Amino acid sequence: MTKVVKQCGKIRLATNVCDLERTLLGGQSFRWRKLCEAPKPKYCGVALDTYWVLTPDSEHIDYEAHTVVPDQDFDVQLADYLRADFDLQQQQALWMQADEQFVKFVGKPVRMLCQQPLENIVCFMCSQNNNIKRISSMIQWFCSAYGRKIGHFHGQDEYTFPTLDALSSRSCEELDVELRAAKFGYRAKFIARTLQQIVERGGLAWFEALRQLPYVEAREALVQLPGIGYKVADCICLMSLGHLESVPIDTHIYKIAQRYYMPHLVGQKSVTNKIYAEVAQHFQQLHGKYAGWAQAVLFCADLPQFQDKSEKESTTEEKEKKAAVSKPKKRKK
DNA sequence: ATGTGCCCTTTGTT
DNA sequence: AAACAAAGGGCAC
Repeated sequence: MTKVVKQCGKIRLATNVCDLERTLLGGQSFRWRKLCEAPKPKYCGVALDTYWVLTPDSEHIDYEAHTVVPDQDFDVQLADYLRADFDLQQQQALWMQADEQFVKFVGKPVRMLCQQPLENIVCFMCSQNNNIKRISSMIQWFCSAYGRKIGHFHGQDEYTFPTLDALSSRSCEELDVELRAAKFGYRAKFIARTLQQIVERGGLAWFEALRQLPYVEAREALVQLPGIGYKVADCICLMSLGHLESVPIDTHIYKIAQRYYMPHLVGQKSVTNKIYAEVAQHFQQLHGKYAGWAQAVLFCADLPQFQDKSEKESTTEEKEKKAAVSKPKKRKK
């Protein structure tokens, strides 16, 4: 195995503009976990071929980086990954100015990660009819099967996300069979075929072309791939192609839209393409060119795992809804 | 052109 | 215990 380089450092990114809990564990990436809570919260995971341990300080994020790819500027990589240059406070002020509902959702500062397209595509193809926990375990399996081992840290082996070359060493059929055996279900064939088509379109160079294209055109190109509809295409545009105006409408955002923004949609239970377009356009007009980032703020505020128990009236409705469906826990057998 | 079952698998509820 | 719905959708009809 090649030598693993370890390096420590820090980047300037204050905790009041970056909440790692929501940013890393909120469903953008499926590669991070919380290492510990005390004495300081630490988060670890693999991104950009490097295993990171991140510890937020008041004005900085301290990092530990382990990688098999030498000669990297970790400061630049991490700052880029967290979009450290983006002025979130200024943007949130603008969003609140344009959207009187927005103040209800502004809580801990959520950042939009800048991810890698290939990983992003595979992860969100796995996301359909699925939940964060299982998506994470599927991706972990995927990386251990086809990725490169970085090392053993904090009780588990860590792997890079596989390269297109490594994945292409198998035929479309072989990959389909292996993914099915690994419980990817009907997503197996989608993933196998889409990976093949990405190679046919030029691989990483194709991603770069999509990045340069206008948002709408990049999106149309993505939905040509099997297993990628508008929702997943929007996630990819937003999270790894730099099209921050893209607003993915998932079931959570749709419920928020119904309740707080578009009451006329109450009763419309399925998100048809037409309704999808209507909701996306609404948020784009309301939140402007970084509408996708604003969507992430709404999304994280709505996630059950991040609901602040000691809230005010804004989430009363939410609490009532939860209370109505929650039951006393079952006793163990 | 727009709207409804079915799809793999896991988990939690009736 | 067995059936059923839902979990951050997409596709064929």
